[in-house]
Parts: sequence; structure tokens; C-alpha cells
Amino acid sequence: MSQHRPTGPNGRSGGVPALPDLPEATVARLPEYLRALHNLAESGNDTVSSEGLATAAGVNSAKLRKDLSHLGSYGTRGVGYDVALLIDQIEFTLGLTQRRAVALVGVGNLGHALAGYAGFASRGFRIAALFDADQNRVGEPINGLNVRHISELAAVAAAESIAIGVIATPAAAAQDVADALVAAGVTSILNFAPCVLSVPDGVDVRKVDLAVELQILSFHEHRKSSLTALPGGLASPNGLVATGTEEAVGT
Amino acid sequence: MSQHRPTGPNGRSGGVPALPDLPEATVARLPEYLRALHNLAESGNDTVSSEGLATAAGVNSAKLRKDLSHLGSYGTRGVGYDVALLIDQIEFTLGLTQRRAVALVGVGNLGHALAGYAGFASRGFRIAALFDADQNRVGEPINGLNVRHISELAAVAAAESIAIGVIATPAAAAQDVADALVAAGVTSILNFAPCVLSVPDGVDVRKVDLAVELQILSFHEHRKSSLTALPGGLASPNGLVATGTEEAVGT
DNA sequence: CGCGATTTGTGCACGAGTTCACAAGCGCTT
DNA sequence: AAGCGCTTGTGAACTCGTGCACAAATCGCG
Repeated sequence: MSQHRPTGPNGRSGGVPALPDLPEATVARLPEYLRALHNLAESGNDTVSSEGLATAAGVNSAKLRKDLSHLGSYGTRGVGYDVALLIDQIEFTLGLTQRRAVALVGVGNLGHALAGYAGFASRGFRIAALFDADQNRVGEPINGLNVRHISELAAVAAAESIAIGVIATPAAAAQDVADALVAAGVTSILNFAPCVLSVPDGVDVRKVDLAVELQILSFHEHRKSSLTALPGGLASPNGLVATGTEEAVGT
Repeated sequence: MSQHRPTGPNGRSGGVPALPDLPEATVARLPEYLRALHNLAESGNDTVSSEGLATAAGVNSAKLRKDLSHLGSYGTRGVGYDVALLIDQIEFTLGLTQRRAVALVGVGNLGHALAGYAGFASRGFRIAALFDADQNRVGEPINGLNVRHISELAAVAAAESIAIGVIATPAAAAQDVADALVAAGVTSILNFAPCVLSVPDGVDVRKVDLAVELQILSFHEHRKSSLTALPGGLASPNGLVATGTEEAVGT
């Protein structure tokens, strides 16, 4: 997904351990902790134990403690973590102290929804510009922004200091869009198109494929329903045999 | 994310290892292989080498071969894999031989887009029903389906043999919806709401949080910008491919 | 009919990530 | 001020996933 630097020439450690090469798995969980912490703060909690935060975030408490320890944690033994302090810590680590500008390319079905998704705004991001290749859509106002033509990408990206791009186009157009984004100075891409992007080193790509998620669930469904019929032993000759209409789930 | 059975009472191994307990990481990649294979098939390829398929899917060829070997692969040494056969194999493994019915709950901003997302239909799923708690939306036609009130969920799920549910509601409502889905016999849930769901054993939950993806990218952005004044040059270990206009990275 | 080119399947070593279990540290109580 | 209960931080074992490297197998060709 994202290529990261192999050797971490550890950044100078001053008073605060600035960027101590977090494990990728930890990074992926930090946003979840952050969300849980915001909830706790709103509920009036000043401190929280690792156990409490762990359940709120849906993880194991040992894992949480190790994760937090990686960023030079500020917990107090016998007490727990200061919620407000931890929020600041994590937001700093994730680079959310500044509100980051995002360019969204492709305002079709999905892109339209993303443009209006409140979750981005409330969690540190600002959709700074919308782009599409379809001239018919250019000018269309969405959520207070006018759709621009993709040819304007470079100019707008520079003007707005956009470093993150979101691709919500059909797969066929995605690679071209990615190239354009990179050329415009974007160094992080969130790709919703079902295809593999190739980008230069130094550019991070994360992919979200909605159908893939369902397919993974389908696998588990398939396994579950096959297990119910296991004792009898289904003799599947060559593996290609269709499973008929066994569903057998909830009745 | 998804709780799976700890002990795999391995199905009797007859001609084909029916469900030989695939590693979760492998399962997560199979859909990607499948997509790549469909592309290849459309391009008129009859066979493909592990190397070719691996690049098309954006992974390492050794990893791909190991993944395929787990499902009792049908490759031919010296030649490669038969594309059509492999498609059948993977679709069978993922349980996609039947078109699975999906219930979508929450037709707000995001849910509306998901309801119209063509990617679901084209990749093995059928959105069988739309639900919302807002009476004002009930009856609204979306993409050929009428929105129903959530109270009808159990009845419809039973009638349509729905085993997979998608939650696209605000976080505050998500747990209640999850409970309702489980009560209606749903055993797999795809959750777009930014919150942790608790479900009984045997129910699989996968979560997609769009803001989290951006926050992870933000972390890398943050790190990159802090590293600009770094001493050493950056070596690329394996790297994916570097195509198109490389530029704008380090500058 | 045998040989070489090619590609799969996999044993093995390595690295990343997870979990356990416990010592160290903190505050509250007495 | 000392003890006690609670919680963090972390060393160490372990599991899981990855990547290399090579033997086994197949096809095409001479």
C-alpha cells in the first residue's frame, strides 16, 4: 500500500520524541484511539486507563499500551492517561495540528458523497477543491465548492498547498489522475478506484476498495455456511462445483 | 475486526481441500487477484504467469504463488495459471458462485452513494434492500429500490435471504442498527460508521473509516515534511514501479 | 526422444506484530 | 511515613506473514 522508508535515520530526539519511526500497525490504530479519546472527552472523562481506552477502541489493552509507549507516552502509573494530553500527543503525531487541504478528483456517484462527507471536516481535513474530467460537471456547486476541470489541478494544488489527493474516478481514469496529482505536487493519495496505481517513490498510496470488503465478508459467510453442513461431508469432485443454494444462515 | 473460529475442524480432505483455513492475509488479497484476473481475461489472456499476475495485482510474485498454493492451486509449471480456471477457483473460495444479497442501512450522504455504486453489482453482490430510520426518507426510490423503514428489516432479511449488512448511518445509531441486523439473522457486517460495534460470536464485522485512511496519510505527510532536511539519500528497497512523471517528491 | 528454457510450489530464515507477565512507579490511606 | 492497591511500561516468548532461493515439473524444439 504505502512504501515507507526502510531505514529510519532517527530524527534528532529533543525534548519530545519527534518521529521515532512508529510501526505501521501502530500508526493505523492511532486514529481509532483518537476517535475514542474524543468521545471520552465529550463524556467528561479527564483520565482513562489503558483498559478503558482499549475497550473503547476495540483493541487489547496490552497492545494499546505498547502503541502509546512508542510515541513516548505520557501515562501515569496507578492512574491512567490524561485524556486531553493524549489527544494532543496523537494529533501531533498524526500531523493533525494543521488542518490539511485535500483535493478530490472525480465527482461521480461516490465522489459526490465524499465531497459532502462531514467526517472529513470534523477530523482534521478540508476538502479544498473538486475536480472532474467531464466538462458538463465543471462549475457544478457541491457543498459550497465549484467543480473545476482537471486541467486546473496543478495551479490550484500549488495555490492551496494541497499535498493529499483523493481519487474517486472510474478505474480506467485513475492512473492518469494519479500521474496528474503527482505532477501537481501531491505526495499522498487515497484511491477508491479498483485498480493498482504506480507512483514514484516517496508518494504514499492507500487504497480503499468497497467491493473487496464485501468479498472478504463473503468468504467468511461461505465458510460459515459450509461448516454447518460439514458432518455429512460434502463430496465436491473438482472444486468448481457450485454451492447450490445453501445459505442456511439465520433461518 | 473479524472474529473467526479458533480451531478449524479441517474438513475431510477428499479430492479438493474444500476450505483449508486460508490465512487471513491471503483472503484479503484474493479479491485483488480476482479483479486483476478479470482484467486479464478481458484483454484476451488465456494464461498468466505468477509474475504477470503479481504485478497486475500490485504484489510480490512469491507471495502470490504462496497465496494460490494455499487454495490448492491449479497452475502449470513452465506455463503459468489458466486464467479462467483460476477465476473460478477464487470465486468459489470467496463464495461468489452465488450472488449474495446485501442490506444497506442508512441512506444519507454516504449510503445514497453506496446504493448506487456499480462496483457492488459487478462484483458479486446485489443490494437487496435499503433501510433508514427517518420516516421522511421511507418510500424514496433509489436506483430502482424503495427505501424501507428499519422496522421492516427482520421480515425483509428473511424473505430475501440476506446474510450481509452494510451500515452507513451516523455513529450514534450504528450499534442499534447492528443489533437489529444481528437479530434479523445477518452474520456479516460492513460498518462505515466511525465507532466500534459489539456483536455476538459468529458475526463478522469489517470496518471502513474514510477519515482514518486520510489520517494515516496525514501521518506520512507529517513525517515526510519533517524529513526534508535529512542527511542521507533515500534508497528504494523494493519499491513498486516508478512510472510517469516523477517529480515533486523531494524537490 | 531427450534437453533446455521456463515457471510453479515450497522449505527455510527472517522480520514484524501480538500477547503474556511482571517489575517499576504513583497516589491514597492510615 | 510507610504500606497497599492500582496501572503503566516493557522484556521476552510466540505467532503470523514475508521473501528468498531452489528443486520439481512441464512444454517446446531440435
